[in-house]
Amino acid sequence: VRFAKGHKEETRQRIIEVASAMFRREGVEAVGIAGLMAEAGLTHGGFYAHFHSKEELVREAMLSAFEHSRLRQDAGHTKAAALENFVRSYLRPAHRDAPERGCAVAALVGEIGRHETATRTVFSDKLEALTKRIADLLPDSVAETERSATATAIFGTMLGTLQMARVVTDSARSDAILESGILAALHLAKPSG
Amino acid sequence: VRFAKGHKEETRQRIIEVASAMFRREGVEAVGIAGLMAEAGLTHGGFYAHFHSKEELVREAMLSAFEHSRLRQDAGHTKAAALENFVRSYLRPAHRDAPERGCAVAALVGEIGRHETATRTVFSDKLEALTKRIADLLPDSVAETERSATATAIFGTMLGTLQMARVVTDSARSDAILESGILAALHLAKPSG
DNA sequence: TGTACATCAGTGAACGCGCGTTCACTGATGTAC
DNA sequence: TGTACATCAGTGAACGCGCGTTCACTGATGTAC
Repeated sequence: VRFAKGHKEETRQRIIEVASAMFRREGVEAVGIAGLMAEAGLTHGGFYAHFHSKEELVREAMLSAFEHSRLRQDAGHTKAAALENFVRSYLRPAHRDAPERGCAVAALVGEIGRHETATRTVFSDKLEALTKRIADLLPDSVAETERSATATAIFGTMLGTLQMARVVTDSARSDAILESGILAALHLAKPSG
Repeated sequence: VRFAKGHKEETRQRIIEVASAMFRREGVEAVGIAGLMAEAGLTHGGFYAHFHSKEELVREAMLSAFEHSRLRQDAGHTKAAALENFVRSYLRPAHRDAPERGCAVAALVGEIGRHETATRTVFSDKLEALTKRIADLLPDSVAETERSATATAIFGTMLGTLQMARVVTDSARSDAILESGILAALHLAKPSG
């Protein structure tokens, strides 16, 4: 065998990670197989030895992006601190400015709705897992029946805010948008909402 | 002259309206000039007698979509009622299911960030006008210094919520997402946020 | 130890196709004589 | 009134290009003898 054991799997992972970044930065449709493989240091012909189709790579890339997400439940001493850290981290200018390393939902939610059902389902499941994690960080005083809806609304606020901040051309205004999103998300997390 | 006076302008408007719907439904990148012109009952060659480029049409289509927006300030007897009507109307299942006649921001925010600055500026300006209109519907008791930020956060919540509802594959869950967004947006509109 | 061969990750030419854009042309009409 | 011509919105072939995908091939290595 020409290559070391595990070499092919390594290459596959490298393609997935390159794709994951490129998709988030440029959008799935704008990324071609040839450019993608070149970025991974390969030629386009070898692509189909790793994946059945571009669509399969899209799913793998999304799974990878979610796995490497910086959202960790232990990022704070208390649940309240962890939630606040998450919200502030999500709505940082650094996250706005680096979509290729950021939230896949924010980067791709618009076009994923037009992809195959299998792809939408992967995305859908990850979105649900994300809101569940947010729900777990809500104060104990938030009623059981409201936790899921509150977490969904909080993530919706973060998502919409980040996207507005990314599209706006004036940077001071963009920063202000992020700030207003932080306040709103934290406000929604308080009980008796 | 072969055609009636004003005929060309009529054709131009027809192309813009067809494009405005197609862009919102399929995304700008996925819509080709040929398909677009066919939808307008024409052949692709005539396109450049009306527009300098596809990008120019994108801007015209966005302006048109914003102009035909259903958001009217008079849609309620009081400001509170008008705001609630707007939020509920925006987060209706019917709006989720008909992006081609819906909010251009929700449909295109993801890809517009990757377009020319001129296009982003048109989009940016319209987004600002939209939040200003929301700010005007906030209760008088909301402090002057907070009105803009609050309106931005409310629209962010609506935007993110609608996009989540559009991508989720389970329809009951999608409906629940819309509901949670309505409650959250209205909650944010209350003073002392 | 030295040679012949099997392996297989990766290569690059080629496929049909649709893209945005250009341009010489069409043909129904209004106008000029 | 009848004919020749100018107008110009719309047509459709063609441009170079990149897309996703296929496939015969390469060539460095491990194994068999």
